[in-house]
Amino acid sequence: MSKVQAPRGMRDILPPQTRQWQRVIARAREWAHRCGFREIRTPILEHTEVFARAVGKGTDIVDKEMYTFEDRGGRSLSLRPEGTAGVARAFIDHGMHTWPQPVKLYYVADMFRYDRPQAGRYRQHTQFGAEIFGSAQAAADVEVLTLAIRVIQSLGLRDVVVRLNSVGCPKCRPAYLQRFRAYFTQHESALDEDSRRRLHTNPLRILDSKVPSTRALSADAPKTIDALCDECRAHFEDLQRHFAALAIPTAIDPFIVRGLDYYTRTAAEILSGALGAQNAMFGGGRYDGLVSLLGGPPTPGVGFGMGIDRLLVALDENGSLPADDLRVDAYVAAAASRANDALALVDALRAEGVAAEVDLMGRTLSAQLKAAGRAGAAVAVLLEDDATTPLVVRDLLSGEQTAVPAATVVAHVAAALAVRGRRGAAET
RNA sequence: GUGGCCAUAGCUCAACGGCAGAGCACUAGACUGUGGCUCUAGGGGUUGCGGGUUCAAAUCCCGUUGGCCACCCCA
Repeated sequence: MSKVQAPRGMRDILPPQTRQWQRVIARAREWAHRCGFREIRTPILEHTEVFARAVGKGTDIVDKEMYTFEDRGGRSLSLRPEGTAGVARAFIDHGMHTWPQPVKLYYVADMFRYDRPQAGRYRQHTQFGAEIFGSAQAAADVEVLTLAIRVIQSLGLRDVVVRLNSVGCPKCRPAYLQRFRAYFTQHESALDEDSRRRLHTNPLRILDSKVPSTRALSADAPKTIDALCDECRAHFEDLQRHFAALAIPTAIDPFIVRGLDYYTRTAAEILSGALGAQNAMFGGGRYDGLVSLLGGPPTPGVGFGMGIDRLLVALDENGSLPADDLRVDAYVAAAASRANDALALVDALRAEGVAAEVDLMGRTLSAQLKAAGRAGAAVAVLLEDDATTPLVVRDLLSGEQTAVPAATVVAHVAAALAVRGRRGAAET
């Protein structure tokens, strides 16, 4: 690497794309606030132990994808590979079980995984996520998942279908796993190599293998939803009824399993055809065992994580990304001798909410006008050498010009923009 | 971590063993009283990096870094 460049799998996001990021994140925040979620910000680093326990040793995330290092005090720290573990740690750390329940939190945060980069997969990526702690009701699952769905829909992806599964709980899962293992052990010779390994390390994941022969075997394998205990079954049925009441389209997909050990009962995801093989735009579910696993009081929880990078790809594919709406309203073009007046006028215009620009390149008046046109300004204000002459306000669309006394030029420009329905840069 | 394809100007690409180019973008000028359109000119490159083969390498070979795609895994 002899040229300066971003680290592998990490990238710069430049204007105008940053504008799209702002919009998506603003929409996510808006919906989160409307749904009663409040923002939590947690450190970008946690003690490695937090992830090792919460995410689970034996998962790829912990075993080979974490950015882990030792700090100067000899502590092992890791960049967060996902959001829920840190939020759960904060929940315990700050005694949130004494807060009015349930506790509803959201975050927009960068995650880090030492993966091989691929389309829609980066070593640093941004997730919007939300969690509800303290409620075991299916209504809580629906509440948090609906937030994700409404955000996606409101951005223009209308045809999303929530894929749902239930992976059971510590009560019903052991017996199920036994049958599951027995089935695949019986067919072990027909499994692909990766799936044979999983049979011993993380058997449920066999179900989402992409190897055709394994998929065929999986089709006849025992499913978690057929092996739920009464409580889990009731929870899953409530979940579906609630979604139906909200008119949110769902599809049961018994092949959705979670790579993370703390998930119980509900597993949900939304896929997008625009994303190639990395097609999960959103993943979520219930993790009733997580808080106690981390040493806190037994507390049910449910949440999701949504990949903003992937969401933007899907929106782009869908033609749902509007053009950059940040533009210049007014351009102050001035003769060199009027630099002070030009700066003061621009400042005054901006104070009135007008997006105003002024030459910073020492250009001639003609070149300044050219810059104004290129910037898409609606009006230009011209300051000529003689400070005693009125200013000229030029409408750059019609070419119409008006001589205006310096004292009233701000009001004049504001009025001209109002007529055009253009006033000020976007607020968010 | 495994495999395939790829890397030339800021961007999109051409040149495919024989003088590194075009379009767009950028800068300046001309023409408009003072911008858009048009025209002219200019700045820009150790062809990702390192090595090798050759009289000669952007071009062929090896390595390396990065990107894309698939697997693994996941958002």
